[in-house]
Amino acid sequence: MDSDFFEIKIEEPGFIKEDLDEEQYEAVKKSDGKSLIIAGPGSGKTRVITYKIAYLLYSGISPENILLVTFTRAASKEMIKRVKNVTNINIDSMTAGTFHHVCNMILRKYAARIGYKNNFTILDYEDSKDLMKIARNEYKENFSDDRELPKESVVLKIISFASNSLKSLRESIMEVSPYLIEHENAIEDMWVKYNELKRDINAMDYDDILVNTAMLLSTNKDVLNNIASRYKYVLVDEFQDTNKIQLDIIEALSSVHKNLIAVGDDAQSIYSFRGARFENVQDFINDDKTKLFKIQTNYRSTPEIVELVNEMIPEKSVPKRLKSIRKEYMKPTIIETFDDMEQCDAVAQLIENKFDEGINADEIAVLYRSHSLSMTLQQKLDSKRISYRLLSGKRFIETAHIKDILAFLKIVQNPLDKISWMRILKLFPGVGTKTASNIFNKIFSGYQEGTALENIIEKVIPAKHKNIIKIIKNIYLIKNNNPYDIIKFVFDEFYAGYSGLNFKDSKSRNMDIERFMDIAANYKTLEAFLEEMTLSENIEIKNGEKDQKEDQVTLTTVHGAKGLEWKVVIIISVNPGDFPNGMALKEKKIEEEERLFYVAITRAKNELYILKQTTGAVNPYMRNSFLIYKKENDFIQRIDKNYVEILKLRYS
DNA sequence: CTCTATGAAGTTTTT
DNA sequence: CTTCATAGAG
Repeated sequence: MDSDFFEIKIEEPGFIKEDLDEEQYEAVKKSDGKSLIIAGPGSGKTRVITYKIAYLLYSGISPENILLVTFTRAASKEMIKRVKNVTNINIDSMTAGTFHHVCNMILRKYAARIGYKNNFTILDYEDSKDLMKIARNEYKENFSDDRELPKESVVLKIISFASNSLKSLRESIMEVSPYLIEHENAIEDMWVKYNELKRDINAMDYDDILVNTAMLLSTNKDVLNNIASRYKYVLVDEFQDTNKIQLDIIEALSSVHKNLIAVGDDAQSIYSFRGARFENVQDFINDDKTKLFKIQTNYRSTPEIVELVNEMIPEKSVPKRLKSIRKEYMKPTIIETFDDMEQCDAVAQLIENKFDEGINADEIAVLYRSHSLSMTLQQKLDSKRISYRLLSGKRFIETAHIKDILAFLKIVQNPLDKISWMRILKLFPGVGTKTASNIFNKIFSGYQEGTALENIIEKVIPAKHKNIIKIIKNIYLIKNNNPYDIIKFVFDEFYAGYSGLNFKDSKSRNMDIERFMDIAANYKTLEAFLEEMTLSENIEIKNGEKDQKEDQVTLTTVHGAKGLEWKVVIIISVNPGDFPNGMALKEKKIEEEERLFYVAITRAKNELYILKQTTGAVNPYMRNSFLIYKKENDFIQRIDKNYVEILKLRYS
């Protein structure tokens, strides 16, 4: 139904009604001011937002007066495409993207107001970890603290939670890792140091993008008014996953015209570790000014699946009961296997059976709680030559070789970017942490004095490192701001050789870089390219020349499956300790695991398979844990067996 | 100072 | 199966 739906072209606003059901129509037509649309899974949420935008356009609102905030870049692109399809109106002047895209856009313009230069670098998670490591070492040197200091990743997790939820450091420690409360002072010192380091090198991490935007808007009324008066309508998708600071930002951006329309499903809130609070939904409902709309018809799944879904609606969510409009098909199936190996056999077998039935690979997905649970399955599929695409795991731009190349671009954009300088310098033989740091310090002070970099390179890098001088000097001389040229130069003159010497799989890595070059060729400016690379998810890597995207089974974490759907969904390792995750159980966060399971089962259109093992958790860390035997931690035991078929598989 | 070998340890979800 | 820390050789 969904696919042909968007072929319909609206000629005038009154026509909309025939394309939407009663609930959807109400939501499109009557939402304004402060509105909340609670849209259950598969209820045509995308359709409602699409038609809402179309409706606004036909009501005379100009696209540039609309702000659309989505959870992923892909979602906003998809919606823009659909609006264009439906209306034939050019909406390029509409602002659309994730919170980070929108905030980045604002910050690039007003960076000076908060003491940044507008060519600031965006640090990804690994960069942040490197920087925090420096902060941690400095703390260690300055204080004689003989206790074991918390690891930088934990400190980052705590301060990230504090930034996103606007809670105090103490509260955040208690929430994230209570046993670290004795280190409160040390963590605070590291946080301060880390923030200083970021300022020094003109860099922001993912949290700063939000925190600094909120600060900019709250301390500069003229900026706030300037931006907020532009946006007559602010639409926010996946509202249940917004955190406190994001809520503050959208409230600020809609503060002039006061049209804030939020769409979401509190039962699908799965990002509490990032400070997301599904209570945002509840708070909205409790506000008398809010208009509330519920859409509960489910267009996606069969009645059998919807029945199970209704059983598994997380307790602490807004009460709702979904209705399926589809024909009956088959009950969800629980498959019990002995261990991980047998599970993989069963999944491979199942996928092959579906192929035989004529189902396309891109209509099949395997979902799991954590990436590591997919490792043995990947091997199995490789050996069976079943081709798959991975949505979980390391992102393309997080692989070492792509990060190396990116570092060269980043020092062109922001010559103060210490993290990238260190990374680049250490690639050259004979340069370790110490030498790299010495060189960077000289570059830093030289640049601060205002000298052009191409003129100081020779003075600050020891003459014996001829190659470094040549490469660096040249990338600063290219200076035409074209990312393709810089990558090509770095690759041809240096990295191809480096790759051959240092990577066993240099061939495939070089192919990645060539692909990266192709992507870069589509961007006119370095800034635009770097923004897209650091803020957008999932840059797809094509395997060589053959683009087999159409014929691939999808493997992803449940988080990665958010907003997606497939005819056949296979959820693996639903064992206490695996899914629900052991860490989450230890931290007593079972409710979020329930919501995750809810998200997982609602991805299926026709067929749903849930796999478990008699040996218990696959995750070795959870083996023999008492958690395994607790009924309330076992999702399968919770399921009323009337709603499912049970299949016990035994292989010899 | 850099680089390599060795052993140890820690495993969630991501813009 | 990784990454991470450390020791010792170059």
